[in-house]
Amino acid sequence: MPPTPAVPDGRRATLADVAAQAGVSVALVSIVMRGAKGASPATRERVLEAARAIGYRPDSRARMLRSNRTHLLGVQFEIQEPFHTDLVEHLYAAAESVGYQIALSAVAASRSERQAVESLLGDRCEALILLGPQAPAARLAELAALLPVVSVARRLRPPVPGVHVIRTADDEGARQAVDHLVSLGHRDIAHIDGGKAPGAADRRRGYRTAMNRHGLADRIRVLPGGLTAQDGATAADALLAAGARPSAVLAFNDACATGALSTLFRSRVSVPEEISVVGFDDSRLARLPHVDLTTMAQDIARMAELAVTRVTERLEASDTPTGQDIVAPHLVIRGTTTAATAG
Amino acid sequence: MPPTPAVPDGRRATLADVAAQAGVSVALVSIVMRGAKGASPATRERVLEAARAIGYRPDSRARMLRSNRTHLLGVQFEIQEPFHTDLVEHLYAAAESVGYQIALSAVAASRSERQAVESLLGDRCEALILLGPQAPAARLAELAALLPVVSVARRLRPPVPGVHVIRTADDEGARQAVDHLVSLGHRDIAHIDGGKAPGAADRRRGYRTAMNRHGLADRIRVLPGGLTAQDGATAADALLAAGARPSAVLAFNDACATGALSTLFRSRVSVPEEISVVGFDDSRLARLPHVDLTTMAQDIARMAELAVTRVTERLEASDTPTGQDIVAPHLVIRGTTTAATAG
DNA sequence: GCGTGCTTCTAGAACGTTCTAGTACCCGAG
DNA sequence: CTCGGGTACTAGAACGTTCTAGAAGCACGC
Repeated sequence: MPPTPAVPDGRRATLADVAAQAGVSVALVSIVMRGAKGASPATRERVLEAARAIGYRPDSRARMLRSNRTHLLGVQFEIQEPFHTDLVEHLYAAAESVGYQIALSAVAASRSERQAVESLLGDRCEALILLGPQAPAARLAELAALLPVVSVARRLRPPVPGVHVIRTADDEGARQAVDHLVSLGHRDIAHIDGGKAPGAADRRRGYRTAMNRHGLADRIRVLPGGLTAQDGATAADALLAAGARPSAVLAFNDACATGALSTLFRSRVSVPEEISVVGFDDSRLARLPHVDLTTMAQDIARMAELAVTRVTERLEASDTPTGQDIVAPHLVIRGTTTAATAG
Repeated sequence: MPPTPAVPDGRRATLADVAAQAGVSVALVSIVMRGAKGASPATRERVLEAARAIGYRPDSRARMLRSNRTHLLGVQFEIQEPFHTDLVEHLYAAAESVGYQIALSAVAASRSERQAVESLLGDRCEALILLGPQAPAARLAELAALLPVVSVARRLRPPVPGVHVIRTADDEGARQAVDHLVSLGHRDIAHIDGGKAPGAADRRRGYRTAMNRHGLADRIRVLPGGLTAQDGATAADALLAAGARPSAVLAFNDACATGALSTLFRSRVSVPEEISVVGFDDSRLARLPHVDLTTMAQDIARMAELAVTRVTERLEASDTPTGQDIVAPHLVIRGTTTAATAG
């Protein structure tokens, strides 16, 4: 059955059209559409039928314009960043469960953070959830003066008042990874770090702390790395060239780890038999069957849920203080780690 | 300097606030804000200054509500699909260049296509750009009755009236891939196919056609595959088990190709020395340094540009017929193909 | 007969913008 | 001095919704 193309002329159907069709007032149709109370079951049915007949669909702009609330949470994310797209997926679910909607605004090569945020503000989002924002603290403060802001996966030092931060316990994650390797009997554990990437300093510190705690201070070896596969590959080259090869490597993140893996494969060093490798993030990459990387998983679902909660509770009670939520990561054991060979 | 927190109470500043501040009428402020003509340079400056002072920001909802045009193109995409996110990136650029804006609506585990599209319709998008839509033809026809619709990367058979299709010449791509391998001296070229995935039939056909054309009809070997890395790995296992190993493999897509690669690595079959591998899509995966996959690139920028063009030209002149645009792919030679070893 | 209270419904004003149809003014031509 | 025609500006009505106030109807208790 064809979907009855709206009203006579090209316009989309409005409340008034439905009202005319059903022979009631506009206000009553509004009541029915919102599911508010104040309409008898009989008319309710009649109105709904009329709406269906002429293909009425509420206009969210008009709706938001009138009711001062938009119930819109603006999300800025990097469209090419798998970690961000994972988060977005969970944000949809989290927002829906508390009666809010998500407005997406991507950052891409052709679209700056500034543009992304401006567009969200123009849509009158009630709050901003920024994934890994690069904006300077001053800019964030400026935004925070306007509406509740939360920064996910980007630590702010010093904290910016009005901006709540949600991040993974990077140091704790690195410690867990080292603990895992040590429990497998490894002692020569190297770390390919993330340079100046967000979180890199914490992971480096976590690695050092754990090594010290296990009495392996003299085995600490930090190789300059980065957040791309290329960085990992280069670092692994350096590692092999150096001669004394460690029995395990903790990489800054999964991309870096896969880069290292590829170097090892090419050099016919078998993983995990000759060397164990641990990544960080539990990205899609790590889960690919031929990568099958042991890694520290960030609790993305939890982070998304926290982001929505923090922001909505500030909308409801505007005096809620901002702070920081640090989410614990957990180890996911896959195929790139195994017990150290004796000796 | 602090960003002067809007108007006395909590409200966001409106045209009326700016008007009051600058001592002019609301209509004039509107003129200045739109950059329309009808204001003297002097007042223009004064109004802009007032707007800046109280932190005015236009309300896009009200703006769209009043002017019948929204200049909004709704884009439905799979948030986890790298091919889609690549497209989105180019869509932003393409839309901007013709004065339209993009409204994103993601499909995810927790969000169905229906929800995604409903939200776009509620925002009163003027047209829909659907990336790889799964919706049945009837549903698409229903949407097409409402507004211009274009389906990217999803062939519709039979064509749905009102829905324009933009897709890659999959058969042509497979032929080019085979040509490349043949030109390198390969003759035993197998194809790991995509089963029932969109485009798979065309790529299979292109492979067969090319093999025939090169007089290699008796070397045709199609292995059941799929679109995941796992599918590729499994198919490669079968290939090796079968004994008579081909000298080259054309995989359905990059994910499938990397799956095959991993099996080959593990089985110590060196690529490309012993066997050449070609993927399809030129996804991010293919570009990773340790994958470095020769592949058929889809012309994403062109597809995005076409999507925007087709849809906007229908908005401007509603009688533009719908049809199909078939975009040529091109070969990207990387490290997984080389000349066949003699014999 | 008259208030009271409940349900069902409606008129009309908002929301922040753009657009239409003006008014007010100035300048030069007749 | 009036007319025409531009430029600078403004009042007020839209756009499609929600919300506030209140009206109409009805049953009930006195």
